[in-house]
Amino acid sequence: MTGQRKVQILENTLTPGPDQPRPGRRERNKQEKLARIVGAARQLFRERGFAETTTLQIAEAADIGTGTLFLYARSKEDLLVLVFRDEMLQTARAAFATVNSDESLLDQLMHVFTTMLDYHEQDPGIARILLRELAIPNAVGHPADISELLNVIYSGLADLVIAARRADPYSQPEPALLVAENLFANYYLGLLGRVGGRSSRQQFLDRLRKLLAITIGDAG
Amino acid sequence: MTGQRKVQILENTLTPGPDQPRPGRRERNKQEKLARIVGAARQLFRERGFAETTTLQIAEAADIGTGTLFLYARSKEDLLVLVFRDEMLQTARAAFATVNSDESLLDQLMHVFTTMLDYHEQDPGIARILLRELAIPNAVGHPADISELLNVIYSGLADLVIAARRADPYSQPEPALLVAENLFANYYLGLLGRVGGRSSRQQFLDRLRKLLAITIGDAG
DNA sequence: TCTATAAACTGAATACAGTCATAAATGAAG
DNA sequence: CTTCATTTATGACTGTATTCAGTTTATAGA
Repeated sequence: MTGQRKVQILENTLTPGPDQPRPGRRERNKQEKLARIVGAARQLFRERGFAETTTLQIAEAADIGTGTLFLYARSKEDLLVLVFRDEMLQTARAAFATVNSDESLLDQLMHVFTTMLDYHEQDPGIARILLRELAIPNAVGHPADISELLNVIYSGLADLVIAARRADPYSQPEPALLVAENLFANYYLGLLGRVGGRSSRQQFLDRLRKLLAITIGDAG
Repeated sequence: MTGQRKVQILENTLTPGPDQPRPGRRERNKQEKLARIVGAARQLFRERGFAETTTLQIAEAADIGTGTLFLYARSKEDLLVLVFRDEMLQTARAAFATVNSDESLLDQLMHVFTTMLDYHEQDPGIARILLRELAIPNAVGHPADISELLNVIYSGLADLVIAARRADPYSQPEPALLVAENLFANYYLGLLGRVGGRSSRQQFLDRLRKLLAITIGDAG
C-alpha cells in the first residue's frame, strides 16, 4: 500500500569491521560529514531546544545541503537519538564502572540508576523527547539503533545480580537477565514520569528504591 | 522564553459535574462537534493509518474548519489519544471485570494483561504511535489526559494483589499500589517491544509471565 | 590517463501541521 | 427586541520537515 521508499539511507559504517582494509576517501568524507552533522545538531539542540531548532539550521551549521541531512538520519527525531546515543552509552558504562562492590545490591542499583538519571536531569526538555523516542527503539542496523546501549544496561544489571547472589545462598533462582529487565522497566517508567514533570527527583528516587526492593526481594 | 500561548483550548467538559444544571445550546454544540471529530478521526486513522491521515481530511469528514480541530486537540497526536482513550478505558475495565477469582494471582494478572494486549494487537500500526504518546502522559485537565485510565489499571492491579494476600499469610508486606506499579511497568515495557516488532505475541506473553512472577515472588 | 558506473550530494519544490486575525454565534442584561 | 461581551468557528496563511530529479564526486577498469 505505502509507496516504495525512494531515498536510500547511507550505510552506517561505524567500525567497518574488525580489520580496517584502508578507509578510502569516500568513506572518510562520509564519516567526517556525519561528525559535523552530529556536532552541529548537538550544539543547536542544547542551545535552543529540539522544537526551536530547524533542520535547515543544522544543515547550514554542518555546511551541507538540506537534503543531505536526511541521508544520515531518516528524521529529525532520529537525529536526536543519533546525537545523544553516545553520551548515554558513556554514561551507562561509567555508571557500572563506578559501582562499589561493598554495598548492597539495592544500593548498587540505585547508584547506577541515579547516575543515569543525573545525565537526563541536565536537560529535561531534551530528555522528554529523547526518552519518548527511545520507547520504541529502531531496528538493529538502523542509523539510530540503540541496541548496544540496551545491551550494556541489561548485561550490566544482570552481572550485578549474579555477583550479589554469590553472597546470598537464599536468593531467587530466576535468570539474572530477566531480573535485569524487570529492574530496568521500573527505572524507565519512573523516569518517564520524572521527565514528564509528574514527580520530583527525590520522589522518583524514593519510589524507585521501593520498586527495586520488591523485585530483588529485599524489603530493607 | 517561549512565546505566550495565543490560542485557547476549549474547556474539557465531559461530565460537567455531579448535577447537570441544563447543558445549554453552546455546550451541546461543542459536545456534538467533539463527537463528530473523534468519530471522523477514528474512522480515518483505522482506514488509512495515522501518518496517512491529514488533519484537513479529518476536519472535512467532521464538517468543521481546519482551525477548529485544534480547539479540541492541541495536536494531531493528542487527537490520537483522544480517539482511543475511551476504548482503552473500556478494555481495561472489562479485563478486570472478567477476572476469575479462583485462579492464582499470576493467572489473574496474565488474564488482565492479555486482554489489554489483544486490544492493541488489532491495529499494531496505531498501537505503536499511541503507546509512544502514552509514554509521557499529558497533565491532568489536558484534553487528552489519561489519568483515569492509569488510575483504573493501578487500582485494579492493587486490588488483585490485596485479594490474593488474604489467602497467603506469608506474602510480601509492600504496599499493594507499589507492587501494582512494578507489575504494570513490566507489562508496558514488554508491550512497547511487542508493538515495536521485537517479539512475537507468544514470546511477549511467556516473558511477561516470568517477569510478573519475579515481582510477586512466585517462581511457579 | 580516460571512461563508465555507482555513490553521494544538492536545493528548489511539496505537503502538511498548526496559527491567528477576523467573523459568527451565543447568552446576559436591559 | 436590542445591545454588548464572551465564546466559538473559520480558512487563508506561515513555517518547516521531507522528497526527488538532476548534478557532482569517487572509484574501478582499461
